[in-house]
Amino acid sequence: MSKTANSRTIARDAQTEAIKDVARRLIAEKSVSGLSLREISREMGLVSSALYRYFATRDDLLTALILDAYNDLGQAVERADARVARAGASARWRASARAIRRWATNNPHEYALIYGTPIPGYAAPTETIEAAARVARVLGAILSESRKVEAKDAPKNSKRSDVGRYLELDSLAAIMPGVAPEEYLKALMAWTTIFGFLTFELFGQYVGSAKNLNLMFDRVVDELAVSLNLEAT
Amino acid sequence: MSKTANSRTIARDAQTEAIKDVARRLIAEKSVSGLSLREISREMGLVSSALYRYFATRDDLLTALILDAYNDLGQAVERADARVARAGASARWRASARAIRRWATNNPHEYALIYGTPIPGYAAPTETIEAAARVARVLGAILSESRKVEAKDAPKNSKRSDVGRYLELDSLAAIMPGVAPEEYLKALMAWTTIFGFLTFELFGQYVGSAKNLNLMFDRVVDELAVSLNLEAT
DNA sequence: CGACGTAAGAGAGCACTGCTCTCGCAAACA
DNA sequence: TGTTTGCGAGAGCAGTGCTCTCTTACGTCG
Repeated sequence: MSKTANSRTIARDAQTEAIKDVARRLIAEKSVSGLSLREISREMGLVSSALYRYFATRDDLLTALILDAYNDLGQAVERADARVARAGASARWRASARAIRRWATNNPHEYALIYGTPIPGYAAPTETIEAAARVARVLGAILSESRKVEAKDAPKNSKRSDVGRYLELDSLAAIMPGVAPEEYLKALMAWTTIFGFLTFELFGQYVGSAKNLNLMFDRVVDELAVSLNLEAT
Repeated sequence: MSKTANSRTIARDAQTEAIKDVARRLIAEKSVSGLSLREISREMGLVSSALYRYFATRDDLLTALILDAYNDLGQAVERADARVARAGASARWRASARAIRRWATNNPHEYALIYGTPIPGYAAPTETIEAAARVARVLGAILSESRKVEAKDAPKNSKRSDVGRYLELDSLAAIMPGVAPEEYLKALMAWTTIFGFLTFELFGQYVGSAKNLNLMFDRVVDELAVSLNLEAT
C-alpha cells in the first residue's frame, strides 16, 4: 500500500485530529469568528507556527471542520433513520427531521459553520458537496420508499411540468429514485423548509412569533409530511 | 425642540452616514468579515481612531448596518407590494416575493448580514426587531386581504388546533388580522420557505440540484400561493 | 462680537491576529 | 550507521480593534 500506516502518518493524523478537537471546543465556547489559531496552539502547549504544519491556513482548518460537521450530521440522521427503518416512510420522515433538529440545537455553532454565512473563500470542494449530500440522501430514500410501496395513484394531475428547465433531473433522480420528477420541487421545498426553520430558530428570527419551537417544529414536519403524501403508510 | 438640527448634529449625521456608505461599499466588494474600521478610515482620509467618535465599536457599526439593511429590504418590498396593490392577493404575493429575492440577489452581502450567521454579541435591540418585521408585515397584510375578500369557506377542517401552545397568537394576529389562527403555521412556513430558499441559493446549497433559480423561485412561490389559498381572487 | 466649551481628528501605543521564515533536533528510513 | 524528512521553537511582519492624550477649529451663548 502506497502511503498508509507509517507510524509517522499515524502520529500526524492524531495531531490533526487533536487540533480539530480543540478548535471545535473553542468554537462551541465562543464562536467561529472568535476562533484563533494562536489560542488553539496555546491550549495545546504549542507555538502557533506549529499548527501550520497541519493546516496551511485558518480557512483550511475551517474547511476541515465543515467537512466533519457535514459528516457528523449526516451520520446522526442516517442512524436515526435506520433505527426506525421498518416503520414506514411517515415515521422515518419524522425521525430523520427530528434528528436533524437535535443535531442542530446540540451543535449550534457547527450548524452555523455549515448552513450560515459561508467563509469568503468558500469554493466548496467536491468532498464537501459529497458530505453535504448525506442528509439529502436519507430524505430522498424515504421519499423513494414511500413511492415504491404505493405505486398507485396517478401523479396527481397531468399538467405537464417544466421541471426539467430549472432542476438537475439526473442528480435528483439519483437521490430519490422512483419519485416522479413532478414531485421534485415539493421535495426540495420540504428540505428547504426544514433547514430554513432551523436557521430561523438558531439565528433568532422566530423571536416574537413562536414560543415553543419543539412543538412548532413537529407541526411543521407534520405539514410537510402531508404535502409530500407520506401519510398513507 | 430638544436636540435637533444643531448644525453640529447635522454634520455629525452626515459623517455617520458617510461612514456607513463606505462600509457598505467595502462589504459589497469584500465581505462582512473582511470589513475593517482601519480600511474605512483610510478610504475616508481619516485616522482610525476618528471613527470611534461615531461608532463605539465595530459591532456597533455592523448593528447600524443591519438596521439599515432591514429597512432597505422592508421598503423595497413595501413598494413592490404597493405597486400592485389593486391586483389582488395572488399578484401581491408574487410581486412581494420577487421583490424580496431581487433585493437579496442584488445585495447578497447585506442579506448575509441580516439572515446569515449572527454576530457573536447579537442581542438584537428592539429597533432591529421592529425593522425586521416590515417584510413580515407586508406578507401578513396580503394574507389578511385575501381572507377579507372571501370570508366564505369554513376554516378547512375543524380539527381543533393547539396552535396557541407554540405560537405567539397576539403578535401574529397583529400582523395578519382576520386570518384564522389555524392558518398561522402555514403562513410562517411560507415565510420560512421563502427565506430558506434565498439562504440556500445565496449560500450555495442548491448547487447540483437546481440550474435555473429564477424559474425555480417562481415555481416555489406558486406552490406557496396554493398552500396559502391565495389563488381564488 | 469675543470668550468659552465642546467635539473632531491626529497620533502614538497596546494587545492581539494570521502567516512566514529560519533554525535546530529527533525520529524514521535506507 | 548515515541521511533524509518532518516537527516544533522562535523571531518577526503586516494587519487588526481599541484606548489614550493632545491640539485645533468651530459652533454657541453671554
